[in-house]
Amino acid sequence: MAAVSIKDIARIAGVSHSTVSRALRDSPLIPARTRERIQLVAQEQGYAASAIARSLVTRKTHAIGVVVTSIADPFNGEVVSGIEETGNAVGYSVVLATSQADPEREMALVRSFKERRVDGVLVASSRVGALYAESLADLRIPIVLLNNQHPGEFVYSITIDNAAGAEEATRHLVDLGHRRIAYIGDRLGMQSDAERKAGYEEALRVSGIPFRKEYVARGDGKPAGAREAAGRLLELQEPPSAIFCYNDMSALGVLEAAASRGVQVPRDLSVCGFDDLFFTQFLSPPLTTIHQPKREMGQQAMQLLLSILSGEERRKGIKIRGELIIRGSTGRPRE
Amino acid sequence: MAAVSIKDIARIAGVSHSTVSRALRDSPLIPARTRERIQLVAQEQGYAASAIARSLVTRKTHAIGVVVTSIADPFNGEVVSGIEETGNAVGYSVVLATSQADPEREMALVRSFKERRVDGVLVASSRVGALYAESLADLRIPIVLLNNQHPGEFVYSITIDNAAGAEEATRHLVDLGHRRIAYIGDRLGMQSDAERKAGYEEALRVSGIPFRKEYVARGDGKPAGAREAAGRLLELQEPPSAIFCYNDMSALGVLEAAASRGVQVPRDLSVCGFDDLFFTQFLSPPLTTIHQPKREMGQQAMQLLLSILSGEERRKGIKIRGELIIRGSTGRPRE
DNA sequence: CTGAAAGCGCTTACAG
DNA sequence: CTGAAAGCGCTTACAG
Repeated sequence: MAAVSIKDIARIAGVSHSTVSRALRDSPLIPARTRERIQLVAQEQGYAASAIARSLVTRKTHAIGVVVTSIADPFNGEVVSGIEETGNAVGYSVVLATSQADPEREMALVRSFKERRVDGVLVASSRVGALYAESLADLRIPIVLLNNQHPGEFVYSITIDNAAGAEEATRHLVDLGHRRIAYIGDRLGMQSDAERKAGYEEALRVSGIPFRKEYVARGDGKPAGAREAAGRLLELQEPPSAIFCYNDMSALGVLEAAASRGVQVPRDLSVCGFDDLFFTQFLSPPLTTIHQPKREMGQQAMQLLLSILSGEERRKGIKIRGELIIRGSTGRPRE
Repeated sequence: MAAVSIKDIARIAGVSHSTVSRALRDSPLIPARTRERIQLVAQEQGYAASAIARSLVTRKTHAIGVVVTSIADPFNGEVVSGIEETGNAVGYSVVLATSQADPEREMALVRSFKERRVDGVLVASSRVGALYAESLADLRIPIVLLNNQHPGEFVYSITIDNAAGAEEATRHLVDLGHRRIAYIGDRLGMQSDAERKAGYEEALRVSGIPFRKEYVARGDGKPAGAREAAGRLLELQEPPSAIFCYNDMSALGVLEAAASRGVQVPRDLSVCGFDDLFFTQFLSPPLTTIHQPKREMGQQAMQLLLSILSGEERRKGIKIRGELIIRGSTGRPRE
């Protein structure tokens, strides 16, 4: 049993399928009486217009392709939440795909999006997002990058201000009286990591605190890598009294490393994160961090994309300012 | 500039568009030489077949509609992760929609899914999921429910065994020596809540511990509601020495309530959750809870849906057994 | 106001 | 092996 089509309605209502199409779309050409009669028939028949057929002629799918590395990541969950919400409000559907940060898979996704003829693409936290733009150019599918590594010049993007956030976090530690401040970064090659590290260094410089190479350690953006890195830092002759972490996930690892060594936070060690994942307020002590307005960034990214689709070009790059949230994991140094 | 179509390729390759279509689909009718030549032209022209046009004739979209209450919820994030992953592996796309637990919105989503002619629908944690089935029946769109309230008999579903999990959690508290064990539930009317409460009561009964009405409190499945509920419990003449919570989010609220009163966990109060959200291992103390294999449940739900689509009917209802994860938030009672 | 016709980009039985 | 034709379910200029 196939779905009821415009032709079925036409037959039952005793008009042509053109008239049905117009009536269902509230065309001003059709008088109210006829329109209502046809709509009633459609409803009785449980008619649901085929978006497929419509898309074929209108060349619009009202679908947006969204790529994230992983949707299990709480950061991305909130971002996608904002995206979906503002898209849904204006009749756009979200086709969600996860890249696992695998470039090969990312390219397969772009292909799939092209075949599905999505109206636009949104890519979050990708390392190669800018390449998407190129690949989508021939179909004129616009793309918006969110917190992308290497946004590229000619691409629409919205990004957290990594340097400013990192500088504010580090200055907070300096203001508390810390002089031995370490930074635990992400894996090599991430632009966001380079920018946060730069912000950290800038804060030290402004404060007249000499930069010490041994206070910069590399993690992996997750608890495990940061735990090890923190372990090495805490074993230093002169261990840091505060650690600024690339992100909250890393801070989790630092907290673990401290706990396993009997190092008390914040008494013996201040810890600051970045992102403000929702659960960080429930840690003990609650985590001081830089708040990223994740849902709002998702909303803005979608709005930017929608405005591109509706023809009103807008600012190419939007930079969002994070906000320092001071909680219990940072305090004055002991000595 | 429209996308290049099968006709463009045909013209360039000097064959009919039928032949192009066959060559591109690797039809055995086309000899290898011709096929390769045509595929080369297609590649040169950056051809990307229109899934829209194909869907119109094949009546398959290879798209699955997925409904969750919120994708910002870490539980749903993991579930959707499993869904997307196994769907993607076999060429299915996920159209994600969030219902905000709003029945009106849910109905709009079903309509949208019907119009998009998705091949199947997956609904997580809905209160009205079973109604979807009815609405989708006329288009023969199969539906799988995941952890649904009131699955209904004739619907495919996969569900955590709420009663068994709750019973195991409660028995764990009993085994530690607790006799005054409270339960903080979800809002009224949730079947999962009723089942977990039943499991809690069953464990008490088996252990010969009298059920005390004042030890059952109502939360809202989130920290705030459970915090208040826990506050009331702790103010009782004879406060409980252990609290089993409807879920981890509720446990968060209990932990807050305890901390704000100087009640130490687990020394003064044991706390047990349900779900095993990933961050619960990082709390201090880490949370004892019932592990739900969220990603795997998502995978299984998608597999179930795929097997329905491929015609091999399967078990209607799959029940998953949770696993007790003992961590630091539960211990022996003091006295 | 209304209908017949063309066309969106494919797939696929049918004929050769 | 290959092409012409029909058709999937719509929208929309065109003619009346």
